Amino acid sequence: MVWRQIQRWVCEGKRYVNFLKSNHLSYARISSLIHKPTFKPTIDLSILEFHLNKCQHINQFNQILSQMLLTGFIRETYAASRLIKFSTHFPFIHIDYTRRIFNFIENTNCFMWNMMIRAYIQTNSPHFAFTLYKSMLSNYLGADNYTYPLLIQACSIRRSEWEAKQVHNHVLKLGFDSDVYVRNTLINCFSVCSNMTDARRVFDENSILDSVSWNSILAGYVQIGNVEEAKHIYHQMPERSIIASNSMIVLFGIKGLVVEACKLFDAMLEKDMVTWSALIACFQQNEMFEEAIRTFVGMHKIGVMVDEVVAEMQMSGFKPDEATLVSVISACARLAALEQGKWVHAYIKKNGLTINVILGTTLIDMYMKCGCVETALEVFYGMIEKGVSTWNALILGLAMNGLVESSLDMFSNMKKCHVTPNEITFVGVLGACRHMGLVDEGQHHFHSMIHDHKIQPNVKHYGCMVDLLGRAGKLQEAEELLNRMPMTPDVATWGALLGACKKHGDSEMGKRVGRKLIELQPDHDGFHVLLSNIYASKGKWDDVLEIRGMMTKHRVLKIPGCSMIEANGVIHEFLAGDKTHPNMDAIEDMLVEMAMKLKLEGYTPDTNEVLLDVDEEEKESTLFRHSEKLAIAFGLINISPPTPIRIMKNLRICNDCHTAAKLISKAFCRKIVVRDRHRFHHFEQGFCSCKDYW
DNA sequence: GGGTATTAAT
Repeated sequence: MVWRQIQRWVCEGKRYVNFLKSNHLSYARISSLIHKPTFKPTIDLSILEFHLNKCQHINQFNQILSQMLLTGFIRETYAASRLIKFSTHFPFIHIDYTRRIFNFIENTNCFMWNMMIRAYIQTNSPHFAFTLYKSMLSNYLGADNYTYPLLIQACSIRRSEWEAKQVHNHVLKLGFDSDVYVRNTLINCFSVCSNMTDARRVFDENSILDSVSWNSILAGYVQIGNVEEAKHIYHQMPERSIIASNSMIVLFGIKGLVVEACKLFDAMLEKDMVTWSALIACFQQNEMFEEAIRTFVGMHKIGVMVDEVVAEMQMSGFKPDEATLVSVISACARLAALEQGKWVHAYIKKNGLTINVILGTTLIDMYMKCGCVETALEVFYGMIEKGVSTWNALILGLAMNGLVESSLDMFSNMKKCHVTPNEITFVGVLGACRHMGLVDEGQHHFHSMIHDHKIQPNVKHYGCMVDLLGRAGKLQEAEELLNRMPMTPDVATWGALLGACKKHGDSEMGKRVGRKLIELQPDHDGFHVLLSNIYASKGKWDDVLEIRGMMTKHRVLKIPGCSMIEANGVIHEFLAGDKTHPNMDAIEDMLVEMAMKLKLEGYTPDTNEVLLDVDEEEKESTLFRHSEKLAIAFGLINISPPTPIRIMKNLRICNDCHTAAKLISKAFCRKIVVRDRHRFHHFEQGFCSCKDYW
């Protein structure tokens, strides 16, 4: 009987569907319907619920709705509650439509209001939660203990500490502070707003706490980076979840407490994906790239067998996901470990992982930093979704590799694709101009950045401009700009000017700038060396000695030049003057051969660069033991053509090595790629991609 | 009938 009745309703409802749609539930029409004489329905609520649950389409919902309006069944508070509940749960019903239905309901109760508040929060309109709350109160309906967690959640989303405090006052006045949900959402909300004083106040009131309370307060301390309190909470927690431990690893990582992160990692009995990823990220962020890669390698038992990590990981058997790989690839990029990076790329393909925006961007960055422009471009064109960072990696990468024109072209393409450039984009664009000495173009972009894109230049942008002007020989303008910048110039900017003085032989300005720099950062090795080189190039050995004396006094150690080269998946390191490599004999022979061929190509050593006050012959031999020359010799022996010899150097390549590398590329018919501190040099057939402007 | 928190990456 009942079944038939509701089925009949549903059928008849069809007639009203169009009516409802075309009239947008006009109030007059609907109230006339509602005020029709009604028959008292004796429908079981569970049957209504059953039919609501079956709704797949707005029309079906409307059939039920119209019957409820028609018969007055909507006046039953419980029936109306069900209707609102379902209406807010159906993805195909717009919140405004639900709101209109809600407005017709005369006998609302707390439950319905709460459902509406929840619906607004879930549709990204948390501010309506407060509007509703206010009208709720003005309708003489008291809020209940279910209302407050919702309101507080709305505060969290809006990061509105001020609103949270007001809600908190209401909570205290009405005595809802004993409800654990209310307390937890309050703790979380204050934590999210970084207001740990109030979060802690709620937490410390002697009342029942559960794991949510503990996790929320911990998350708060992790977020503001308070290691002490976080540790304290973590140790006192009645039950430590994996998530809590993972958060601690992350916190240690950010704070550079690698040892503590490792300790905690080792102590964890249960680990998950995030645990491993967080540890790898921790190594990566703290410049421990070898460890990052090693951890990853151990993680799924591949490649070279490495130490104790493997044993443990073999038991764990986690498969790395996209987030893990991002950290690993970043580490490869920093090490210029191309082979390892390629391996990871192949791993991604083999395991069918998606190259998402972040992963793709990281891959581009890695290939660019390894000097593999083509592969980087392949990745770029293969990506479906590209973000600003993706374009930035491309623009910066191309510029770094000396492809300045392509870099600037990509900048135009980016704008054509309606991607809004950001600060970093302009670091890339200005950097590109700097690499080729495009003064006018650089100034144009600098201007456009401020006026067209409304981006205030930061210290890096100014640094670029000072460098651009300085290198181009416009020393006066560079110094003026440096004095004019609205912020205090950083050491790098002064350094750029000093470099320019050195390059253009302005020893007067050089001395001024150099002394200023040493004053600013007495323990920096590069500036002492540069200034001392300026004096040395003028033959002023007394001044050189003075600088050396200052270095001793300030305990400045000259960071030795170091070059790395990867052969057969192993990274070899050479220091200047190094004689410790196991293949030293072969390398010595190759050095002799190199010297011979170079002489034939007309090479004369550029001894200006040598800091020491020694005779020419000794200078020459010092020059010939620069780390990049050792690495090149090693590469010539161990890497067979046509594979390029790829070298990474910690400092900038010196003039002499640059000339030598060009000639070697010709004499030995080899491609040589050197990544120095700033950029790439692709040597081929006697020329360098930087066109000798660097 | 309905309400809370939580971890990894460019």
